[in-house]
Amino acid sequence: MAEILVNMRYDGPERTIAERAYRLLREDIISGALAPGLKLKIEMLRTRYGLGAAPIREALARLSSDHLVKLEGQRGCEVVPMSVGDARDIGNMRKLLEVEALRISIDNGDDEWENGLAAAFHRLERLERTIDQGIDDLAAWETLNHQFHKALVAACDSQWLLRMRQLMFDQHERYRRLSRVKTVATRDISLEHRALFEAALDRDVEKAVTVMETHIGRTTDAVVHTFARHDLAEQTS
Amino acid sequence: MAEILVNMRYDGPERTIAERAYRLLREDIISGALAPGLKLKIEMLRTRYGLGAAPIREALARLSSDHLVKLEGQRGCEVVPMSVGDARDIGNMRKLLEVEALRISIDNGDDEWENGLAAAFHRLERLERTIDQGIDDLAAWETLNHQFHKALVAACDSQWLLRMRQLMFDQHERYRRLSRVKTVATRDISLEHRALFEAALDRDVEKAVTVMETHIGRTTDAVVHTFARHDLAEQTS
DNA sequence: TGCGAATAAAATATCGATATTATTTGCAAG
DNA sequence: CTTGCAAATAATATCGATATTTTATTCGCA
Repeated sequence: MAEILVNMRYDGPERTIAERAYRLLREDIISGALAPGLKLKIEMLRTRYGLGAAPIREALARLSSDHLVKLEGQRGCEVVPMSVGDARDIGNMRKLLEVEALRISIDNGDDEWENGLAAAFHRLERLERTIDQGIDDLAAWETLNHQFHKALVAACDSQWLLRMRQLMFDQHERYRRLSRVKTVATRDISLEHRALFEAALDRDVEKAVTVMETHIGRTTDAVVHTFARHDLAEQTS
Repeated sequence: MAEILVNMRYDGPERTIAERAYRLLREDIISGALAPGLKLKIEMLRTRYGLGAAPIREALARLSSDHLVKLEGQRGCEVVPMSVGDARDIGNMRKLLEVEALRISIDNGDDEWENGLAAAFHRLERLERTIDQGIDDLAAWETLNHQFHKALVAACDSQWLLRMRQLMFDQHERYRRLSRVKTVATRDISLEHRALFEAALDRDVEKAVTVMETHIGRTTDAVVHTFARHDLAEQTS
């Protein structure tokens, strides 16, 4: 069930083992199960996932272009390291791209877009209401949050913008998860989402953009803060 | 010699056959030697480049994340098709990213940046002066043009922004080459480059941004025009 | 005792062959 | 003549083994 939710985020079916390896590795890197900087030895991954070497190599190659693993010729692979600077960089890029996509989406959005957005918002809000007891549906929340943000920009007609936005969203998620920011509890994200939702439906571009900017900015700040602590503690090794 | 120029655009040395396959394929796709939409059969590529199947598979996997080949599970690969809409999209994205990078770069640029920029501009201008007889150093011009634009944004401290800018530059180059826009001859790009160069050194951000926007916009328009004709002629098949 | 070269061990990169899956061709029935 | 099924063909995906390269270790020598 949880797997279905996770896989919903990807497009097509899983026709090949290489595709499977790609998704498994990707998820494990973004979730932090494979630590930043970790050397990815083929044999280790072979036993971990119970797959052959060839599909794993193919997956690593793809992930290197996604900038999730560093691929150094004849010297193996490693999970791309993380740093405070990178977190800021990603936050800024996400702001730039997401805001631009939002602008276009609000301009172009039709009835179908509104419907999808309302549905996504509703699902997210319902979960956020039930989550106040600190239940650990963090993964489920991540998925719905993801889908809400996606619904916001769904009417953007620039495929490249959407692609890059997605890339930054995923990279950002990696940092969010590492710092285990219980953002859900600490600050009221739910209110920000509602403001975003209403501004979008009102076609109030400037309002929506402002909210989005502070929304992403706050998330980034939280990440940078907890990560900076984490970093100081670990970087000395 | 030509190969050195081309390879100068990439970073490290070529330690592995898979890396070689990646660069060869990449170059052949961007240059148009492998036509858009072409099915990339392994056997065909094997004989074309005289390489084994494994390195080629790895290269294709990486290129799929670069969005230069489409990788459909169990159904092989094809060169990503081209379209007028995509050309516009890429042009707009390039504008967005390149302008942002330029802003930051001009803000941060130090002496070393100025030196590098001046050198790149000088090399490009010298070539542009000798090219008026229609000599076909188009490849050489592409390289110098590339390096000039890179030098402009070299002082930008956002790695992600630079990475995405590069991606868009390459995608844009694919369209430029397809439509064989003899941009060098048709409009005076040299003047635009000089304006860009001077505005950057004067730290006149707004001027530089304006010039850059029209510069990219005109290139995109030229591409869209020639491509639209090309498209109407071929798309009927 | 410390340094460097030679050797041993481990890991990656690559090849050749096989199994699996898509596609095409041919044939028969409607 | 078209449609649907079935065998044949071609292509991809995967495995197991080998060659090459890097990394670690040991031994000899200053």
